[in-house]
Amino acid sequence: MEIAKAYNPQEAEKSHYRRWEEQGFFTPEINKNPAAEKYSIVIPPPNVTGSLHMGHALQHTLMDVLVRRKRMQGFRTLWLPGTDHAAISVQRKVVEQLREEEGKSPHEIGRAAFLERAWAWKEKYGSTITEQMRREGASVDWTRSRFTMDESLSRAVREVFCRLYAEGWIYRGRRIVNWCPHDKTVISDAEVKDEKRKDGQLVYLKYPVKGDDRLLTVATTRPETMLGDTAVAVNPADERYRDLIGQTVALPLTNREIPIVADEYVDSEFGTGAVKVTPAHDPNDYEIGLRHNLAQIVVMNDDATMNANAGADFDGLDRYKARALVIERFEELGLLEKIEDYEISLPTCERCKNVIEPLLSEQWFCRMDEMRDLALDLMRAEKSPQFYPEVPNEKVYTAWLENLRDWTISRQLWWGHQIPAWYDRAGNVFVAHSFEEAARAAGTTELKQDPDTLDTWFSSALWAFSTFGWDGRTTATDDLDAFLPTDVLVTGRDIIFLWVSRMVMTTLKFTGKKPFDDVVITGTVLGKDGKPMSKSRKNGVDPLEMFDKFGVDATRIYLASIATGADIRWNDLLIETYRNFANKIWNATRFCLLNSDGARVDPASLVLDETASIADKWIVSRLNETALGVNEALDRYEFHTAVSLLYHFFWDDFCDWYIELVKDDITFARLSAEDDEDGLSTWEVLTPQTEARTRIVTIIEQALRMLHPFMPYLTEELWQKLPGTSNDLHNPAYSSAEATVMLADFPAGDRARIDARAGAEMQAVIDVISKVRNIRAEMQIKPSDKPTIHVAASAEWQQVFRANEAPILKLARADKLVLDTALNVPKASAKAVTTVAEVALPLEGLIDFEKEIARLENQLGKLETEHARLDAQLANANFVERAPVEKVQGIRDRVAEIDTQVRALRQNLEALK
RNA sequence: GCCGACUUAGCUCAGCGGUAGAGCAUCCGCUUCACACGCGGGAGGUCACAAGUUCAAAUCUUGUAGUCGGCACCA
Repeated sequence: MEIAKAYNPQEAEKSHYRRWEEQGFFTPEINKNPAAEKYSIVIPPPNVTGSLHMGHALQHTLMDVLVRRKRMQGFRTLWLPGTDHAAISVQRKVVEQLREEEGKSPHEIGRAAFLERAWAWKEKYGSTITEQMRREGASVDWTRSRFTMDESLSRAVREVFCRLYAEGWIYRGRRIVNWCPHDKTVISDAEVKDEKRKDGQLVYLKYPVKGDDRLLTVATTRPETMLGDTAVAVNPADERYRDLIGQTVALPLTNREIPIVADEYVDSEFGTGAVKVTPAHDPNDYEIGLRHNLAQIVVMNDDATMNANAGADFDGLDRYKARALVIERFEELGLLEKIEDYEISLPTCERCKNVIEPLLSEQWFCRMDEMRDLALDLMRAEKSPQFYPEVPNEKVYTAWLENLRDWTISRQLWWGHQIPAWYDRAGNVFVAHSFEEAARAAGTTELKQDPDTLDTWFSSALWAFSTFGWDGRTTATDDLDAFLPTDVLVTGRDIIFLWVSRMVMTTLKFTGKKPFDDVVITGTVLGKDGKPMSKSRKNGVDPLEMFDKFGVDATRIYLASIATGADIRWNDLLIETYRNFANKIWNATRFCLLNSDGARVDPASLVLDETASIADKWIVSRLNETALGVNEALDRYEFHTAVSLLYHFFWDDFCDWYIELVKDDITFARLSAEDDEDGLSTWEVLTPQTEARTRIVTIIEQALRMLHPFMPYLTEELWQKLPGTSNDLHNPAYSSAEATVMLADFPAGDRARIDARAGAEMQAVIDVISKVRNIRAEMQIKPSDKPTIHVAASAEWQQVFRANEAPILKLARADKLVLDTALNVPKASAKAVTTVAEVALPLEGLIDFEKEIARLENQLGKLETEHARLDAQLANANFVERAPVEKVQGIRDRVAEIDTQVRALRQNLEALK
């Protein structure tokens, strides 16, 4: 068989995905077992304008590992993909394109034409990320792919809106909202991020009290808003201002006279104790305004320039220019008291980073009190969803729910779900599923639909059930029945609020079911500088580049090796580890293929009897241990533990020891086959060798299955090359499918096949070999020199060593193994001790006595340090009395071991001196 | 201001009550017929600091310092 010397990821990544997809392996329908349990995940729908970033790569890897294993275990498995319509992002792209290509604004071409272009944009560019997911190897069911603006999902949105409105959970109101002047839309609290800024200023302005020569000083960080002031508030208990309450001030730069009101909200300790009140531009002032019946004067336009209400001098000025001008004018008037440096946290738009302007405007809101209780009650009653890691995510989730305020759901955008509300001439509102329905309710067709659309998250909140066909009219589908609740949601910390919590609430509300049982919150992949990856920092690492450089599989298993929920700094060196691992797997398999002479995979070869070699018993034991461990780890979402178990099983146990131990059994077979031409009996020689070959190929096959969820391409490529791999190895649920490792039965591991005795014996053999290697290296014995190994041990252990004579000689590069109950070697020997044996290498003429003494003293030192520590423990009466008996006994046993070894080492040292 | 996480070998990170681990880097030796993306052998850590609980603490508690988050406030 021809097989390349090194693994070439590109080669393996070429063809398998298409075949998997075309064969329908990703769909739940591939499972023919009517009794199969289901396993389902819905993907956090990526932004349709997006392209794959490291966070996606991480989350997708984990989801794929989960579904691939479950699929192999015979579950009816569905991982549902899709994208969200990303209202603001798409709108921005289309606006830009329109300006560049046609030099027009959206309003010039009108809503319908704009939407046409938006759909065209989506068709053309919207599949970037889904194509990239194919590259990742994500085993999602593309036949069920959904988009939040699909007809059915849009019906679901309208239905939910209408129902919530009917129940009074959605209302329309004039409130202070977060206005993004760049995107010219309102955004929700959850989309605002506070940015701490040290360069802020606190400006002290003096307002003249009417009919008095007193000046009332107020402090503000946004002086331009004074143009919209309608009062000054002081605390009623504040002695300084008590007499001013009820009087008025002449608001500078305007012709207005505004009242001085008393309000408990004002903190006398802060600033001057007098607060300018701008009800249309500040949430707290808005509240004060309501309490005192104050006018609400909006002085800004939707792009954060001042409007006519701000006065002729300011009309049209940008907010920051207006700010400077206000300060200048106050200075001219002698009414500027001072400006202090002030650290401020500015609300910014999470998406575009512009400073949010709190603005009074008419919007649609979703009441969150009862919604929130649905989620909180579920958590209290069932501790659901179960977060992984639980700390700190569960706490963050519940704390947020407890402090939740109403959700602003309308957006001043065209791309998205237009709000199903119509107004008649009188301004009466009719919320309905359709224009016709609204017209019936209104008794007229002269209706205008609300121009706003809904927050993208409003539709994402329905994702867990709208994707399965729920649209309000249809509330029971096969998929809903089969796949909801989903088993687990894998996502990032940043959308626990925006998405996870809202999905819990809406799914409970509309289906009565939970959206998912478990929530795995991944950490953040940080740049090399330890900061979150971002375009502005230019510290991003493109997963596609990593795929090119190291291969998809290496990238995937590296991402899976990160502890669940932990942040990690990106480091190419680490991914290299797994690229090397991929190459190791490739080469180990290559070795077996080159030497196995067509031996076929046969699971029966791993069923051993008493006469089997220690190496075979041991590796089968380790295989079962590993499979059990991997399954347990993945059941707990400890992907990194599973990776570590597989890595060490494959590299350390299988490659470094097992292959080396059985190498001669396998390769010798070829030599003897040549010898056979001399007329020697072939049958007797070949039988055991064939078994060894079958066994090693079968172990690799088992390992490939376990590795497949992490490294789908490499494992499929190799699995296809292994002789004897067929759909016989599939989980019974897939008995009729084409052969693929994807549908092979995932090794479960069998506790009964863990052989502790084989483990101990193997360890003893490994210890002897290691000690000899150590002596060789330290004494700088040439690889070509083959000394005699003397081993002193009990009769029982001697048997073990005798049984493993060939591997010991081979791996320790020695000629002869002498076993005895005591060492009987010349003075010029190098010695070492293991837990069950003494090892010596006669080194006539080679030994450097000084070096040997130093080496022995080094070993002795280590043992004595340990001895001293254990002695101290045993000398502690409390320890002996109170620690578990087996602990104490363990330490006593260890001390006895050390004693033996120390004695031997001392004798050796004596002999040398 | 409130809540939380993190601080372990040069680097990046596991471990989270009973003998300190991995990968990379480093040092020594290997063109050993699967793999130099390799093989063999070393060196390297008072587990941030302090106090406490415990027979026993990197691991639990409290405090301190530093780093980073989340929430609230922000005139």
